[in-house]
Amino acid sequence: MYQHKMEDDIRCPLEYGLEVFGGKWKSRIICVLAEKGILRYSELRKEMSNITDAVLASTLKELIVDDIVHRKSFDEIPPRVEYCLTEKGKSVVPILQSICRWSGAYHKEDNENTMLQCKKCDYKRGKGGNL
Amino acid sequence: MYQHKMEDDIRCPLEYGLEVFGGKWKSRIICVLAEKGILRYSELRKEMSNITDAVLASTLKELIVDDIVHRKSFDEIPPRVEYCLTEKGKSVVPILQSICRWSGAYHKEDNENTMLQCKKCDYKRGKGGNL
DNA sequence: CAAGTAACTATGAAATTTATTAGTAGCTCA
DNA sequence: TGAGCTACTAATAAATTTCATAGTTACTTG
Repeated sequence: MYQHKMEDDIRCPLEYGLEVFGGKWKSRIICVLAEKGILRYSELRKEMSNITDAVLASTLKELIVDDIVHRKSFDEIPPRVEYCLTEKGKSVVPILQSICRWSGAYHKEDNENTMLQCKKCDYKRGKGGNL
Repeated sequence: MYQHKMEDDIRCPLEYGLEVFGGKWKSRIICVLAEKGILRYSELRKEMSNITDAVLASTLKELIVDDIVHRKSFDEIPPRVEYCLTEKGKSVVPILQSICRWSGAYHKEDNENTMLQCKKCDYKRGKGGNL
């Protein structure tokens, strides 16, 4: 996924954006943190059914590198680490909401009856979804 | 990529949106058609440096299935096929623009000097880019 | 009559993304 | 004593996406 190599930075901003919050789990993590505020690692995982540790941890790393998510670790045992959105992270939420509105409108038309519930989050059509 | 199977339609709208215009070439095709209006297959390919026929043709198919792009073929020889955005396709342009604006702002901060030119399109920082 | 054209398709390989499984430290509770 | 907890990492495998190469049809132009 996105890494800060020189070569990769010579790109148009549209692609940068899609890389930062595209990808299978990134937008979902941003949604959950936008809704809940601060979450520990294990709480975050509980919110994301079907994600494994390897994937969650590496996705979080990417979001941290891109300054979307902030990580705060406490010096306790058992370990405690909290995640929340950065200001930059919060600023993508309106974009995600506009994508939701857009596709809500069009997808509904295409498939009135089938799009009732999401497997990955608790979105229900007409209920405002996860944002 | 996205296909209209029942299973895939039970998803949250955010993912539907990201699938429709995410992906390596989709947003680029939408941008070009938004700017130029109607283009023949070969003209479209000329605009997208480094894409191959296999990828362009299959990406176009996906965009057509999702009703983002309209295909009109003329009964001539040599063949003539024209592509343009549908109304639904035009309606994603503002979203792509908002992504551009967002990442233009943030990416600039991160990498003031490196993000000058895109390899895939003619975006130049500060010049309004490809949208 | 050979070469070129437009808009593709088919096939297989390479690259990338995502998933699976197992394991880590250092404590606490039964 | 040992099982459980937290927040991960490592190694590998599977799945998906993207790419490269070559070929197709039915004409037209040199």
